[in-house]
Amino acid sequence: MRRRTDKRNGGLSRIQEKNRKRILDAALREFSSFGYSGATIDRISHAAGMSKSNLLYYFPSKKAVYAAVLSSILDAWLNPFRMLDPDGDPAREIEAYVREKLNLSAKFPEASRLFANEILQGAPRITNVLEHDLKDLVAEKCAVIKKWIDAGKIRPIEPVHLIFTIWATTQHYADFAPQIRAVTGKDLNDPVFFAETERAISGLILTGLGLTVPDKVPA
Amino acid sequence: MRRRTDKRNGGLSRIQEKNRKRILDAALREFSSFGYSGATIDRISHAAGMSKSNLLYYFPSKKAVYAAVLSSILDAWLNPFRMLDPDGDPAREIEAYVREKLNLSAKFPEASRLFANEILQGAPRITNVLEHDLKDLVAEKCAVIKKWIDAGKIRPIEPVHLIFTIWATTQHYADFAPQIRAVTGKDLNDPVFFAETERAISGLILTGLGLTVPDKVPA
Amino acid sequence: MRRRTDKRNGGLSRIQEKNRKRILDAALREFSSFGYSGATIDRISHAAGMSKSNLLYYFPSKKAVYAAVLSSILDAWLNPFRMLDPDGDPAREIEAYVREKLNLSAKFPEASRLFANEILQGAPRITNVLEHDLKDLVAEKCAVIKKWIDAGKIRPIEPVHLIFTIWATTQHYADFAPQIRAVTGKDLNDPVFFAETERAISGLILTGLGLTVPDKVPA
Amino acid sequence: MRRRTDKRNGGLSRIQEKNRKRILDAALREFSSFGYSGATIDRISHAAGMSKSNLLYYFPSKKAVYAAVLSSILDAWLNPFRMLDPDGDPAREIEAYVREKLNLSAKFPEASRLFANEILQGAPRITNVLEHDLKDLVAEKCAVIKKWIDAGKIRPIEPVHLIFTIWATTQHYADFAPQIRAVTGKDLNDPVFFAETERAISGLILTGLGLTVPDKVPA
DNA sequence: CATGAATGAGTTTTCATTCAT
DNA sequence: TATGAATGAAAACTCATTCAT
Repeated sequence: MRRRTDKRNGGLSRIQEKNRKRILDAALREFSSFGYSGATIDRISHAAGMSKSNLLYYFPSKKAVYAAVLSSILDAWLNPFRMLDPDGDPAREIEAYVREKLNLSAKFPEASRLFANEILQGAPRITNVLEHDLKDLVAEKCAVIKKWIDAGKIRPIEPVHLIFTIWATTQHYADFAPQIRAVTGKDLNDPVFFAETERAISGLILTGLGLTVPDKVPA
Repeated sequence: MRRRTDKRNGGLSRIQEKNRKRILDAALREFSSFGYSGATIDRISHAAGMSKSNLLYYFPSKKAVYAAVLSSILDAWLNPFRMLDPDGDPAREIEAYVREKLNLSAKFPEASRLFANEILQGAPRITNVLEHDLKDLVAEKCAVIKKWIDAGKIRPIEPVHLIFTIWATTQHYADFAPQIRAVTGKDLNDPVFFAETERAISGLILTGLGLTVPDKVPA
Repeated sequence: MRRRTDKRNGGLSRIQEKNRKRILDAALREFSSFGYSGATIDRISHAAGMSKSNLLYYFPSKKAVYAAVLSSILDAWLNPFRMLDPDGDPAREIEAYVREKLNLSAKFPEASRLFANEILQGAPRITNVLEHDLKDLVAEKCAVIKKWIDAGKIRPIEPVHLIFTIWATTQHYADFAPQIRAVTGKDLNDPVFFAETERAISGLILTGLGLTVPDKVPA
Repeated sequence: MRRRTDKRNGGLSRIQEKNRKRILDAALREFSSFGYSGATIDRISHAAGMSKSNLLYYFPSKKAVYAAVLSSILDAWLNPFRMLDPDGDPAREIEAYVREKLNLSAKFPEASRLFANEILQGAPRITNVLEHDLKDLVAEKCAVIKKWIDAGKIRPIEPVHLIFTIWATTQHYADFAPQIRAVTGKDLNDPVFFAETERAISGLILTGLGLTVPDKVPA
């Protein structure tokens, strides 16, 4: 008689863990490509290398898979925002944040698109998160920016809009990738294009805030 | 002498015209809310005040309705971009364009969302438009910006990214409205919020380009 | 005030007559090509050069159109059979009948196919005709053949089967035309193929009945 | 050691095999009765004793069911033709072939009707088979008949027409069964009628070829 | 753990037919 | 006569989910 699940790791055996991960990966691709309704658990399960039935052994329903994917990216999506250091140099802080966000767009465009999709459709499943966690976080960071403004470190601007602008511009390169590709023939995976994009956005924002763009620190 | 159908307006009788419009209106709302797959022609037809069969009398298929909606907004979506006047004053031109785009986001958020949705999903139906019409238009406007830069009128910046930045920021307020509402409690329909948003975006961009924000012209 | 219908010609005005004919022509082609269920009154009406609504002004329903087509060909289909002359020379009579049937197959293959279709599907609408008119006619002609046999003019054979054989072989060239075309590359519209076919069938049957094939009468 | 599915029989488990067979049986009856368009997968599934959804679990579409049925009968339909032995006695060979074909008409009238239906509608799905496999086979058998003719064993006749005649007459008793029943009150399932039919057809053809009908070999 | 089998609810689409003019 | 507009019923699928093993 063989024990059902290894109790290491939150009650999940190693194989279960691996399969959940596979499912979430496949689901992220599927949902971000087709939206919630357009996605099928059949395709997800195949992409994850298992049968539909088996997928439903791990998650009770399509909705549950979606919720799991969403929450699995949410943190990664909000986290870099927490890094904004009130005591840091505004220029470096903002530049770092833009770079980090752009980096996420380059590395995890599907996550960005999934997030965008969810909000486009009214954010039914994450209104909670947005109205509490995110709202608080934004309030906190707005205070930081306010402090910078009050200290005369940056040009006055309504803080939320600065934040929205950073989000909008950086995520745009992931969410509207097909359009960008159609127009420029390139995407963020191209290192040159990435650098050019980063420089343009950072330059515009920093200058817009009355800051000078810090010199590139050699790696 | 007997008149069968009024041949004004592309061979459509008045009732046909009205019904088509109703359908497109309802369809825009539906598709922008639920995405292509999530939308149902049943709901669209009800919202348009007619039977499903009758809707299918006007459009042969769901796909056809979607295509019609998409093309009906495409022009409105790309048009203001054409207004950028090479001979105008950069500050006024850019400010006007930002305001116009923001205005579209306020007035036709569904159109913005539908467009975003289409691109998020890979823009399968409009790659053509993007790769030709839009690409050419962007090239043309990039030349304008380049001229401004070369003439020393604005700070150097890679033109496409300036364009993308304007698109990203202005459309963000329509596409991510639920998030913005969750965080700020407001949306662009609030005139105060609209003005504040406009000022923030324009201010950031214009300053970022080394321009001074032009004084508000009293209406 | 204008009288509704000219009372000449069974209550049908000239234009009505023409339209009915057009409809029946188009319907024959449609039904014979697609079967009853596969046919659509939309296609029929277009082929007849009028609107669906107008077609339904002439015939109350699809079924009615079908019934009309069927009955319109039925006579033509059974008529030549009546010609078999009891007092004629068996060889000439049979040969003439085979030629006439083959001629019908060449000239009106759609009628043949429609008839075949109807019977393939159980002859629901013409069982009556078959069980009375046709049965009586067959009985009558069997008697003729029987007389020929009894008179020693032709080899003994069960008369119905001779009749069925003639029907089967001649109609086969219309009903299975695609197969015949696939195998031989030809059809009955080719005069050489027609002659060859006629000679083969007549030759086989007449010889089979112990008759000599009559010399071709020059036209 | 656990067995998932029996891999005998092309990877189909026993239950799958059984269900596929049931579906094909029911489908053959349905399609042969109503034609492709008239048939409904709903009726087929009920006749097969399962839900519509389950049928669609086995075959992806109505078309696929039809294609499967068609190909499942095609071989059975063409096969006996291959038996015609070039070295055999013409009279016995032809007589055997006629009997075999008539037998098929008696035993599998639905298959005959389905085949007829497909060809009546232009043979869209089997033109390939007809133009290659069948054409070659016919050419081959024509050569056999030609040899018999050249050897003076049978009366001269264009070989294809002899073949068509055999096909036409024998299949007629299945395809036009309702007509035959209406006229004679009998069908091929009646052994007496079968024998009488066979004798008539064979007699006519053999005599027509200048052969004498071989004595019946006592079983 | 894993899967094949089965199903019901929902969705698009087709089409004969009716209605109003 | 003729037609455009409208509809309901039926049909083919799709797909998440359940069942049994």
